[in-house]
Parts: sequence; C-alpha cells; structure tokens
Amino acid sequence: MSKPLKLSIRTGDPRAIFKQVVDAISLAIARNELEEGDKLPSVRALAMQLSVNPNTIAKAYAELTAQGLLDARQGLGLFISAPKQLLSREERSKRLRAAVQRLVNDVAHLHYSDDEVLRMLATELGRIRTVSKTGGAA
Amino acid sequence: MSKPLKLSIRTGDPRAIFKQVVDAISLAIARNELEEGDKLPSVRALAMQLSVNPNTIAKAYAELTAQGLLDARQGLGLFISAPKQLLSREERSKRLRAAVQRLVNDVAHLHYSDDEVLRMLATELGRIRTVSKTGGAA
DNA sequence: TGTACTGTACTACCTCACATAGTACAGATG
DNA sequence: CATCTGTACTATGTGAGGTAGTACAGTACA
Repeated sequence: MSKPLKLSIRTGDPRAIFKQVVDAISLAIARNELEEGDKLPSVRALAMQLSVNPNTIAKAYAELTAQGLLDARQGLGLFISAPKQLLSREERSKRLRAAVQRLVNDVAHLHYSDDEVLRMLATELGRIRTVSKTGGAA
Repeated sequence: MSKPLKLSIRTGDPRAIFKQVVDAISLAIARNELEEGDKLPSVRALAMQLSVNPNTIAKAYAELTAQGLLDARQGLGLFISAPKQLLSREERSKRLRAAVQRLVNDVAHLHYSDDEVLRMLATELGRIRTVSKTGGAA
C-alpha cells in the first residue's frame, strides 16, 4: 500500500503546483512522516486526488527522483529512497547561502529585529525535527 | 545628483530582472547605503547602465513605490522615502513566517543542523546592520 | 494468456509572466 | 523653447507551467 499522503494544493499559493508537491514531499521526508521504502501514490492516483493533470505529478516525481529523494521501479511505483547526498559540499553550502540570502531579502523591509527572525527560524526548524517516527507520545 | 548605484544583473540568476533590481535596492535601503531623500537614477539611465529595457526598470520602480520604499515626483525623479510601514501587523507576521517556511523548505534535504542554518542566518543578518551611514571607520 | 496497474515519454495546445521595442503624454527644469 | 523626468499605452517574442491525449515497457495477478 501507498501512504495516504495528506497533501493539499492551494490555488492561492504563488508556487507552481508541481513545486508545491515537491516541497510537501520533501518536507514530509525531512519530518520522517515518510520513511525509506514507503511507497508513494501513483502518478494517476495522486493527480486524481489533487484534481490536477497526471503530467504535473509526474514532473514533481521526476524532480524528486533527480534530487535522490525517490527511487523509481518500473511497473511498481515510486519509493522513498535511502537518505543520501549527491550534492557536493560546495553545492550544498552554496544553496544554503542562497536560501538564507533570499530570506534576508524577503524580510529586509519588514523591520524585524535579528532576534525575532532568528527565533522564528528556530521555531520552524524545531517543528521539523520534533516529529519523529518514534512519536505518538500522548 | 542621483546615487551611482553599483548595481549588477546576473543572467544566471533565476530571479526576473525587475525582481533583481527590486531586491538590490530594497537591500541597499536596509543597509543604509541609500538614505531618505536620495535620488535614484532615472528609468532610462539605469536601463542604459544595465543594458535592459526601460520598461523593466519602470516595473521595478513601480513595485518599490507600491511597497512604500520610494516616492515618485512627476518630472523630477524617484527618491528614497521616509521609513514607513504600510503593512499591518498580521501581514508582516504572515510574510515573515512565509519567508522562513520557504527557507526551511529549501534546506530540508541539505541535511544541515539547525545550528548551522541559524548561524548562517545570523551572519547574513549581521552583514546588513553593520553597514551604517556613520561608517567609514578605518 | 489477458487484464490492469506502474512510470515514462512523447505531441499539441493554451495561458501567463517576463522582456523587448516603440510611441506618447504630462510635469519639471533650464 | 528644448530636455529631462515618470508613466501609460500597444505590439511582439519567448519560456514556464498546466492540461489533454496517446503510447509503450515493466510488473502483478487471476
């Protein structure tokens, strides 16, 4: 069976649909809501569920596969791959810096203090790691 | 006179040209490299300097004006406006959270520790505030 | 064997954002 | 007056994103 994948697409979201899917799955993996070996919904099934075109889902899956987050098995489906890192140290560092720079750009004119921004980030990062597969505490 | 505005456009940048201009100027204001009352290069002059279409620059200026960062005076030019905040508290908070969420998404699969991300952000935020107009300290 | 599922690869078409090019007009300055 | 300023148009081309439909090879199961 494939995981239910409580995924939703927001029409108001500035991100492209396929990007929303990529982000959602990428985040779910980081949160351990999806573990190695888990089977994803089929291209057609997820497309049906989200009321979008199968090609759009295929594009998202292709992106995730290219990133090494998914393994494709012809005729079987797509599965969460073992954690790996196919990016070089330089590339990872470059992307981290770019992502941080983008945040700095985005909040530059909002007049938040450094501490406020850092606290918000710490909070959001914490929301990721705390959701472990061992969870279920009360 | 208008500030020289050492601005550059990178063709490899995924951002649209007008967005690069918006971000650069927004950042320059946050850095106090541009102060209230400073005059910006004319639409046509900056377009010439960057080898892009005047319409593209006009679009960037219009965006900055809409954000309240610039004041337009017909026939005179565009000037850095007094610091103000026309966004509601909710809107600012919403944007901060969205920006932070985007960062979290971007770095989710890079396997950086929370501390590393936070330290990078603290560094980049620091690079903003340290550049004050009172600068020039040997 | 046949049927139904899987991912994947196409082609075609539509829409929209972005960028360029050119023109035009009102306000400001000399 | 001429020349600068921002601004507002129209027109055109390009590319990303999305949809629609078709097709094919690999897998599973009755």
